[in-house]
Amino acid sequence: MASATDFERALRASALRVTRPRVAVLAAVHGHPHADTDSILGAAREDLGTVSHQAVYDVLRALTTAGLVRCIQPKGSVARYEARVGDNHHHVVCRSCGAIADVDCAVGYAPCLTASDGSEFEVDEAEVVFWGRCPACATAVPQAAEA
Amino acid sequence: MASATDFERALRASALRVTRPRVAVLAAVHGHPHADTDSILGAAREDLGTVSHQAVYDVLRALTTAGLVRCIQPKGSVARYEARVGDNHHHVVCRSCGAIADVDCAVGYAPCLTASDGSEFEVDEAEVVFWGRCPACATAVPQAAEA
DNA sequence: GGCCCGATCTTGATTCGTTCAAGATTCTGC
DNA sequence: GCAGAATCTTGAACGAATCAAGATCGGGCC
Repeated sequence: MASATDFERALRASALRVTRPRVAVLAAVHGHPHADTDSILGAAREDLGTVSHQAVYDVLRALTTAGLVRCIQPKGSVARYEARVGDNHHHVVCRSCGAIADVDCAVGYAPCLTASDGSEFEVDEAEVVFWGRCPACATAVPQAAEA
Repeated sequence: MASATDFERALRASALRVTRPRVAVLAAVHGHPHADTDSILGAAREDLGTVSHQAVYDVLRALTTAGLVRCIQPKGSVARYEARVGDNHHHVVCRSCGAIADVDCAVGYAPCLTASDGSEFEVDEAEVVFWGRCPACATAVPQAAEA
């Protein structure tokens, strides 16, 4: 896990001011992959004692814009953030418990990025979400995913 | 566009009761691809005169569960529904205006469905969202997507 | 080191999408 | 036509996220 100094450097590299809340939020995202805003808020508060949720939202937006963190939100879930950026990885979401895990693209390159349809969209990013069941839930409910 | 009779048949085939609101919602989803709940509510009201939003939510959930419609919600957007189910198609979302278009999978089969990572998830569906700009926005803002 | 400007944080309220609850209505099978 | 149960209506509530105004702090400059 990167140190506070690394986070400061990352912030400066993105032309962002270095403040206690920002470092704390950045550290929280690094320490809690796929955490929702509430968890991040909690983690940041453990660091600082007090942070307003508004600050966290603002910081997360700033970091997202700067490309330091990535925002994901599978349906049925609130916004979640992760620190892995720059690589082309995707996510598996468990239908049962909502757990999220990273998946490196199986084929080794951006899948289907060549959206060869007739819609003429300028595609610059492909986001893939896999749906299934995590090992724990698959074990707990062997066959029927429904209850 | 399918007729009300077709919708009734589809409902019965899914062991769902045939009611005015259900047919209207189903027709609305067919007629307005990628519409949000509010649009669907409006479309249903044009058909029926009055429907409660609660009924629409309930119908949409029932239809989603039955597999008659599909729910998508790209980040930054509210829940949207579409009637194309069963085929393995994906979506392009415009970063500027939020427009959504269908994309048939370029490679012809479920992309990366073989998530070959070590997480042992049982993957059964891959959902792909492409991000980019629609033709209109690409023309309006040739280079900078940001303002 | 001290000052100024502006970005950033705090507090508080507000909006919006969605869900919950209770009762009335409607549909299906008989 | 009747009974039972699913479905719809009304109205309220909840939570995530956003907006607004003012105080505070960081960074650059003297």
